[in-house]
Parts: sequence; structure tokens; C-alpha cells
Amino acid sequence: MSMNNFELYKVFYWAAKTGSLTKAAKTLFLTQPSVSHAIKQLEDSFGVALFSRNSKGVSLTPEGATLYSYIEQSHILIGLAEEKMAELKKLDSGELRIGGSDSLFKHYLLPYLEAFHDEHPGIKLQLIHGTTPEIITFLKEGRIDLGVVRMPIVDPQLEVREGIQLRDCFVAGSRYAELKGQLLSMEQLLEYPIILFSRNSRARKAVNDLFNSHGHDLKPGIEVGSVDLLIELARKGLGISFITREFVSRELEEGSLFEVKLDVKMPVAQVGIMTLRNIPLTQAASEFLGRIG
Amino acid sequence: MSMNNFELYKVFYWAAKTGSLTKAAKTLFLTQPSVSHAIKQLEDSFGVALFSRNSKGVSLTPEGATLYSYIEQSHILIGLAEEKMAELKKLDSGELRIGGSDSLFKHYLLPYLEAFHDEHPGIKLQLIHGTTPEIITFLKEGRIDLGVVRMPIVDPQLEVREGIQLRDCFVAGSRYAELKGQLLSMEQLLEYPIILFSRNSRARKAVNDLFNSHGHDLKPGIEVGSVDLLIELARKGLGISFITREFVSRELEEGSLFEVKLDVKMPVAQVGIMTLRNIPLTQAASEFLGRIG
DNA sequence: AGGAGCTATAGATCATGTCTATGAATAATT
DNA sequence: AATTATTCATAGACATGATCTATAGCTCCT
Repeated sequence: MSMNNFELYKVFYWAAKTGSLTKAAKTLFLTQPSVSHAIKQLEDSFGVALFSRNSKGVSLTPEGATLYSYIEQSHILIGLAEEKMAELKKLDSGELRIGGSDSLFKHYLLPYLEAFHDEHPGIKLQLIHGTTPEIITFLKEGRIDLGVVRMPIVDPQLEVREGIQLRDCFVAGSRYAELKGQLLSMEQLLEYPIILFSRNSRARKAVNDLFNSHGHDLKPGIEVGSVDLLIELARKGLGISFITREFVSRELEEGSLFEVKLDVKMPVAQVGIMTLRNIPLTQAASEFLGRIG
Repeated sequence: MSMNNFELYKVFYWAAKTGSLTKAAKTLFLTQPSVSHAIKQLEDSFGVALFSRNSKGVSLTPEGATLYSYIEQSHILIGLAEEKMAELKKLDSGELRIGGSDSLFKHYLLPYLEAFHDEHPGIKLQLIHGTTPEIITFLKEGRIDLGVVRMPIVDPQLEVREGIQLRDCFVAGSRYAELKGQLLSMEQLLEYPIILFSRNSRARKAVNDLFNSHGHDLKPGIEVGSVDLLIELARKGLGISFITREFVSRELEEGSLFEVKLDVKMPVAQVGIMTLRNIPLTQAASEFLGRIG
């Protein structure tokens, strides 16, 4: 296995393509003797003449033509590769794969995603939703570039940046207008029907723990599976929803919902943006990260 | 247009393929720092990380994987090219294109062609027949590697090697047995029906000139278009054939034909093997030339 | 804690690619 | 026919840059 210096093939390519060692030299910003020497090296290594030299340049011998048919392809591929890398660098292509919960996508990331997409329409966006442990698995398997979940995350393989702070709260609609401005105790609150996000969500666990630690048991009247439904049901007056305040900021502003304040401090949750420690980010991911931070 | 040193891609290929800079270094007979440095150059040139370094080697980033998909192809092509060149050198493949007359192919080149083909069955043989000027044109157009014709050839672009000497003569079959061993004059010969090769052949022109220079006119009783027919008709007794002696050596030996001797010196023709001056020969052609010479 | 992997970094070295200068051949000028 | 302008080849000097040695840092495993 001899294996020539690949650089020689670049010289050969241009010599063959231009039909002139002099022109090849100019193309490659070399001198003509350098090109002459490079071609000679190739010819010596193969023991075969690649060009016939005539008075107005060079032309390929049959063997040279055979070689060229391979090298041309090869050269084109490298050219494409270099173009592609430039594209990736300029964020004209590539992809950005983010894992998280649908509600975080919608209520937290959406504006960033929109801006990013506007600026880099060539980047394919992929949003993968799942639970926090699922997201972590995806990240470790290399299926996503970023994970966006609620803190705390403790995993030595992960590097976690802090995102927005989420403050959970109870909200109600006009049906319970009498509670507006009041400060309720847990007991008082528990007399109303409560709407909670279902299952294994971190927010749900946090609020249950909070009530338990005060000797109460928070049992929902209604359990739903989406943040949108939490909002909708609260507006319709079916109960008091436990929800992340940032997700209902619009409704709170326009007055279709108001916060039901408790006399205990509500838990604060950090959004964490996870990446794999020591694994380089893609261009797209690092650009996107810069925007969130 | 920046254009990296292609040699870097060779290093990148092996680093990606082996998943280890150390292994790549061993493959390339380099040291690990050299490989590390080469990869760094590539990464700097693209402004993108190509590998993530972990404790047991390296693995491609998405950008690195993109690059690899191109470089792998490119590398494979160069590998194929180098294999192909080795094949051409070893005469395991390639082609040999010879121009000439059918009779020269059959009666002069055939044994060489057979031997060459036996030894190098991978070489595709191509025989192109035509008149001398046609052969010369083919040669200059690069459609054949060698031309085999009768001398003299005068063309500054051509390099001519001498091949076998051809001595033309008249031959007859048993029908004219009385002429065997005799020395005829031109007048005497002209009383017999003469069989000549037709038209614009060089041999025909030579013999006509010979007779003209002695004040005679050689008019054929029969004109044929192939050497085989010249032989066949003479054997069948339809006349006396003018033919190249080397083409009927078998018949002369076995006695089915005998030479009709004239009292004038018969012209001698050299076979010339033409190649283009200053144009390198293919491996196959130069090997073949060595055998003829 | 120690060892055995791995890669990164710094700096010295030296080989290799590149240059200059020149020659030789051919073709187009004059 | 002599001149000029191309082309590529060759030789030798030079310097760039690839490669090496030595070392450090990190992670994993015993």
C-alpha cells in the first residue's frame, strides 16, 4: 500500500483540466516547475506517463485519461464537501433538533424558533417532545442537539444552562371573580375544584409535594393532558387551574384569567437547557443557544 | 476559494474511519500529534468542530459526519484510481489498438498477438484495418496506438521502427509446374495470366512501377481483394499470383505453390511500425512493441 | 492511588514542497 | 532564416510547514 500524497492529485486534476502545466500552476498559485515536479512524482509512482508534452501544453495519455476519470469525480466531491461545510458554517443548511415538552415549545421557545427560522430558513428544525428522562436519553443517543426541560437536572454527562424562570400559580376565570385580590389559605383553596396537569409532570409533582409538606392533600377535580386545556377549563369556570404563570401571561393581561394567590410561597422552577458535556455543538445549536441565553 | 490541502482529507478519513487519532496515525505511519494537528487545521479552516474527543477516541460531530460522507466517497475513488493504475502497469487491464492491413495482421502480427493475449488476457485487443493513409490518420487522431504498414513512411510526426522485411514474388500452383526452377524474363511471364491484388495497395503500385521501368505493362488477368484469394486462385491454377512471399511460406514449404523466378531483382518492402513521435506509448503498446522488435 | 488509555500543546527539527534560474524544444513572428 | 514567445524539464538553493519528541491533561479502570 503505497498511497500517494493526495495533494498531487489536486495538481494532476488542474493540469488535466486546463491542459497546461503553466495554467495549472496559475490556478493553484504555484510556479510551473512545481507543477511539473508534482506530475513527475505521480508518473514515477505509477511508472506510467500521464501526459504527453507538446509545444502548446500537455494532453492526457490513455493511462492519464483513465486516472483522470477517477480523480475528476473525487475532486468534484471534495469541492462539494467544502461548499457544504461553508454552508453549514453560514447556517445556510443543517438542522437543529430540540427535545422538550410541547408546552415549553409553545410558550417559551416559540418566539426564538420563529426568529431563528426567519434568519436561517435553510436550517431544518426538528422538535421532539417527551418527558424529561426521555429527552435526556435522546440527547445521549445523539438524536437531539438540545434538550429544554425543567430543572433541576443532575447528570454529570450533561451541561445545563439556565433558561427562563417559571413560577407556577393557580388561576381562575370570572366564575370565581370573588377570589380576585384575596389571599387564600390552602384549606380555603381546597374547597374549590382544582384542575391539574395529569400524570408524571414535574410541575404536578412539585405542587403535590408542596401541599403534602403542609399536611394537605391536593386532589384534582379534573385532570387534563395539555396546558391549553388547563387554560380553557379555567376560563370556562370549571375550576381553578394550577399552571405556569408565564404560559398564561396573555390571559392574565387581558383579564380573562386572574391569579388566585395563596398565603404560601409557590415553588419556582428553572428551565434548563441541556447539552452533552464535552461534545461540540453544531453550528446551528450553538447559534440558537446564544439567542436563548 | 480557499481549498484545503487534500492530504488533510486523507488524515481526516482515517481518523473518522478508525474513530481514533492514534489508530489513524498508525495507519498513516505518522505520530499522533501530527494527526491531531492535521484535524485541527481542518476544523480551523471550516470553523466547525469535526470530532468530539472522548476518553476512548474520537467520534464525528454532525458536521464531521456530513464532511465524511463526501470524503469517504472521494477517498474510495482515489483508492480505485490507484488500483487501476497498478493494473494498467501490470498489464492486467487496458487496451492495445493497432492499425494495419488485414493481411499483415494475419500473416505477420498474428503470432505476436496470440502470445501477447495469452500473457495479458486482461488487455483488450483492437485491430483496425485500413489503407496506409487511413492508418496514419487514425494514429494522429489517437484512435490507435500503433500502425503497422509497409514502408517507406515519411512523416515528421511519426516515429517508424522497422519490422520484418517482405519480399514480393510471383507464385504458381501445379498447373504451371513447368515453370518450376526456371528463370523467366518479364516478357515470358506476361504470357501467363497474372493475378494481382486490386486497387490502391502499395505492393500493387510497386510491381506496376517495376514493370513500367522496364518498358512493360503489367495488366492483371484477375484482380482480387484479399491475400487469401491470391493464394487460393494460384493453387487452383487460374494464374500466377503476385504476392508477398512471407504470406505464403507455408504453401511454399508444403509444395502446393512454388515461386516463379524472374530475371530482375524483385522489390523488397520493409514493414514499418509507426507510433506518434513524442507521444508516450501506453504500457500495453510499449510492451507489445518490445516483442515485435 | 496508580496505571493505561486517549488527545492537546509547545517547540525543535528537518524533509519536502516550492522557488529561482536556466535550458531545450516548438511554433509563431518578423 | 533569424527572432520572439510559447511551452515543459532540470538543477540546485531555500524556506515553509509538516512531522517529531516531550510533556501535560483528561477519563476510565484496576
